[in-house]
Formats: sequence, structure tokens, C-alpha cells
Amino acid sequence: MAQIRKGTTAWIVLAMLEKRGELYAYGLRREVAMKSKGLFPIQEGPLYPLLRKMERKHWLASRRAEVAGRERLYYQIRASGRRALAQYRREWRLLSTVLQSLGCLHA
Amino acid sequence: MAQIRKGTTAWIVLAMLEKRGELYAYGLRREVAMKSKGLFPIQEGPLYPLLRKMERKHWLASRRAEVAGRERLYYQIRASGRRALAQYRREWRLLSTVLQSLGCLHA
DNA sequence: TCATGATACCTATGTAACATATGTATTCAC
DNA sequence: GTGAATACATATGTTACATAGGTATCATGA
Repeated sequence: MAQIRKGTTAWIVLAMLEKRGELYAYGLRREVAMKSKGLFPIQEGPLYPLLRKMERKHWLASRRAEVAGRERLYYQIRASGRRALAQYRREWRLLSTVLQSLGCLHA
Repeated sequence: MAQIRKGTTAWIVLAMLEKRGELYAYGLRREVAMKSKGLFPIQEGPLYPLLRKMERKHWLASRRAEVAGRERLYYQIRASGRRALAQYRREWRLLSTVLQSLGCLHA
């Protein structure tokens, strides 16, 4: 596993934020773990740097909030994040088509 | 592009060898370029090291041959290469399912 | 009470796959 | 005889992610 899903983490983050509106890192991990039934967990180590990187690229915005005495950093998807999400979906469809025509999906 | 197809190159090589029986690096590149209509070209730089690595893992076997005064290094797929190919296909189906349930494929 | 687990954030280092750039040598077409 | 195609190769950089740590707070039960 692992290698084949390279490049999907940012995509997953964008899709989750599109649907949920707002999420913080720790909760996002739980959501993804639950919806994917534990397959493809997003590791904490790469997640926090990734979110900040996505914010630097203006794909995300963030706000701090205190909930139940605990600090949370909530992220929202921005316009260019939605464009990036659309691009991921286009690339996926293209990749599927190409893999099909190369016989990769056959059996 | 590029990032989303990380991890697919070895898979493509295996699928091409399964179908064609035998291929050499340079010809493989042409085949893939043609069948994928120029999208997702396999670069020469990473290809030669990849093929040797796949041979070290016993996914491939090779034989040298001279054709039209030119040396060619032909590769064939081996039993464990076929198993790896089957595994790629399983992982792809799983990944598709997970991405679907995470809303990544929606729009 | 205090130990444990869950929550919530973070960094540092390593690995794997691929891109890019470059190099060598031969053959074929013009 | 020059350039394009053929056929092999290496060296270095980038990116995405894994792994392994670290800090601190809060709730739960022994």
C-alpha cells in the first residue's frame, strides 16, 4: 500500500473541507479514518506541515478557536482550493483513462 | 499532473510486459507514449534504474540481444511480477472505493 | 491521587518515486 | 558528414509521505 496513494492527501483534505465546511487537523484525521474504515489513515506527522503549506498556497484559510478548554485550529477551503480540487478530479479521470488503455486495470 | 501518478510507473511496466511478453526500455517508452497519447510519458532517467530494481526484486528477468547492429536489453515478467501486478490492481480498486466514499470523486 | 488514554498541536529525519539534466555510442536518412 | 533517431546509462534535486519523537491539556477510573 502507501505508494499508490501518493499525492492524494491534499486532495482528500480539500474534498473533506468542501463537504464539511470547516475542520481541524485532529478531527479531520478521525473523519478520514472513519469514512475510509481505517484504510489509508492520514498520519499526523505530515498532516500539520501539509495544512500550513496549503494555507501558504491560499488553498485554505484558518481561524483559531477554543473548544472545551482546548485550542483548535480550524481550516476552511478557499476559491483556489476549489479550483485545485476540480483539477485533482480532472487528473484522476485522465489517469483512470490512461491506465485503462494501458491494460493496467484489466484483470 | 505528475504527483497524482506517483507509484504507477512500475505498475505500467508490469502491465505492458504482461500483454507484450517482452520489451526493452526504449521501446517500452514509445509504446506507453503512443497508447497514452503522449500523456504520462515515462522519462528515461528514472526508467533504467527502475527496471534494474524490478529485476533485483525478481519481478522481471532480462536477456541481451543484438537487433540491427544495436544492443537491446529485453525484459520479461516473472511469477512474482504477476503477483505484484495483481496487487497493484487490488490496491487501485481499494483506492477508488475509498476516494469515492470520501467525496473526492464527486463532481 | 495519580495514572492512563484521548485530545490537540508540533518538529526532525528518512525513504521512495519521479523529474531534470547530462553523457555515451551507434545507425539511418538526407 | 551532419543531424535525428535509437539505445543505453548516471547524477542530482524535489516532493510526498512515513516514522519517531515531543509538548500540553482534559477526562476517566483505580
